[in-house]
Amino acid sequence: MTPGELVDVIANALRECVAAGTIAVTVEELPSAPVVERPKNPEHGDYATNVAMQLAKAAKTNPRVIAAALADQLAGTPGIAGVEIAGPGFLNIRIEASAQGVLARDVVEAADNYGRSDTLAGQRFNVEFISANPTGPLHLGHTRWAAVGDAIASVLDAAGADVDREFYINDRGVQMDLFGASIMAAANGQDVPENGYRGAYIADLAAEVVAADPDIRQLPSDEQSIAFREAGYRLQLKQQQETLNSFHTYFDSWFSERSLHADGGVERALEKLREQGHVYTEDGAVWLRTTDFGDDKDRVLIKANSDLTYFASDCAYYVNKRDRGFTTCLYLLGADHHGYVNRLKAVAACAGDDPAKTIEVLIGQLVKTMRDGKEVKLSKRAGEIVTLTDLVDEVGVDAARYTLIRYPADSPLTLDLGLLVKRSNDNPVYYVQYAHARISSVLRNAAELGLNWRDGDIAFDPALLATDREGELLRAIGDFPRVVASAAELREPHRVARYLEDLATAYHRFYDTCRVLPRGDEPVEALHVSRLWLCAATRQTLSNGLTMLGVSAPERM
RNA sequence: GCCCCGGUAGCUCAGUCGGAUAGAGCGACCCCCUCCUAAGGGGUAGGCCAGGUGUUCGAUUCACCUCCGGGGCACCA
Repeated sequence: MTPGELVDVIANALRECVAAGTIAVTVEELPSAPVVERPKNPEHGDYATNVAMQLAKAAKTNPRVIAAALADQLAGTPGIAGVEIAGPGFLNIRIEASAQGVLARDVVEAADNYGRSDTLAGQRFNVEFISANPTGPLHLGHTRWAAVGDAIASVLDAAGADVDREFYINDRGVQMDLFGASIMAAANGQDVPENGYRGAYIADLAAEVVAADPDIRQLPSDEQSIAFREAGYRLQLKQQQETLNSFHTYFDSWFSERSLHADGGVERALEKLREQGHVYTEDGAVWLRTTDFGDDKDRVLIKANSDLTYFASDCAYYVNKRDRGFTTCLYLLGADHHGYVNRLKAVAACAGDDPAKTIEVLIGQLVKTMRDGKEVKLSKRAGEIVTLTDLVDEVGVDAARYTLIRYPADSPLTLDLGLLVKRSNDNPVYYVQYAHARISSVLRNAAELGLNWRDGDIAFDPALLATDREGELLRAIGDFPRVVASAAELREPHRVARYLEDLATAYHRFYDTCRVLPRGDEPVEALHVSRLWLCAATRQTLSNGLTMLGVSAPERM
């Protein structure tokens, strides 16, 4: 019996208690999904529920009285071995080994689908993340979202949502012009322009552009700057794309800001906002009255000099996303953008949407990087950049991704690069991967012994998976769907990582005390076969979880 | 000044709607391989959950205040 099934069993039992009058509340006061948790203390049973305490107030009785009524109702339910009332009114429930053990077979048969659900079915998410300017390499600040954003998208997908990963290319505006001018200056051996870009990569880009087009330097200054900008843009964007590919982060679309301007998207969006009646002109500029919807101040769309603001692009981009049919636009932004939250929501409201439904902004706190106890500053100006590529070169994709994903994105994170490299073998990712490799090894050995656990003569018998360690492992496996669903709902993929660590621990503990394969001349028995099913189920769950995080599940280590 | 995030073991951090004795990894110390991967398992030490007030059967969790860190306030992009 899985926790999900147990929830249903308890919910039914509660309704029957109410019908029989043994619990004095109305059906409406019952929780639709009573909380079922796994107690830390094994003496408290396999599962526990606090529903009696929650109903005590409505029923105006002692929680233990309610717990007793529920316990009577649950006793005798197939699969339930025992029910005890404990403490202030907890109900501790024990599951029969056979009812718990069938999960091993269910998981193996579900295969890649184990853990998937339809809790978010019907929702279309646009998950936008990174969205760096194409004016430099991706650095560690982008890396956190490269890993976490991708994992959020995967987790949403596992929960049944329709998900697009999108990278918004800020390929328009002053920064792009500065970028072009900086490359041109480097190519011609001139000083870096004011506020321009420094760093070795600018010189590298300049050299590459000139190598591909030696005549570029003959162009008049204005044209040359644009030519360098466009050539540098193509190279830099390509490099970003390759970097992300190497980091196993793949986007469904690379959305160009320029395209919004080229195809009239900006005009259409402005028109839409006008129709909704939130646009006005003042001091020669055109404004959006975002203060109608909780923003601190109104925002300029078109400056007095008739230039469009970046904010105008933001509005057009939002309208464009909605036109493409996305029900929820997820923006994954850095902490330095938190001031945008209210104005983005105001944009949605100005466009006639309910921002509570269509916009969701997740703010990722900054990653502070240390090396040997000293802070490493990320400074494009100074040219000292810890790039995503550097990180991957140092610690590998799996370790880098996993390390970034296992912490919630909304808490500040300190990474010591030196430590990360030095202790790479102690990184939790290897602990989880090792469990997967270890199981793979056991299954390989079984195959070499000619032991056909899956459809051989000796049948799987769930009742044989009856030791404490086997029970722990089964319950850990059984938690996976709930963990994935809550990770999706809360947009917190770190829960999956932490869960995998717990699952790996449960497996290692099981392995330590439960012999799986027959040794020496021992005959193959149902216990061996049943434990192999349990191993296979564990491996499948580990693999599904790691895949969701974009981390590989190795057969050997 | 206003807004956002954080303060939990020596270090880095978990701990959805309030629950039983606050957890993990690393670091320290001690055990466990004639047998399926020891990148493993078991154990010891280490805590005023920043501080205060309130809400209640019960607060690390919720509310308010204070202190300490990080980030943000543009007709910049």
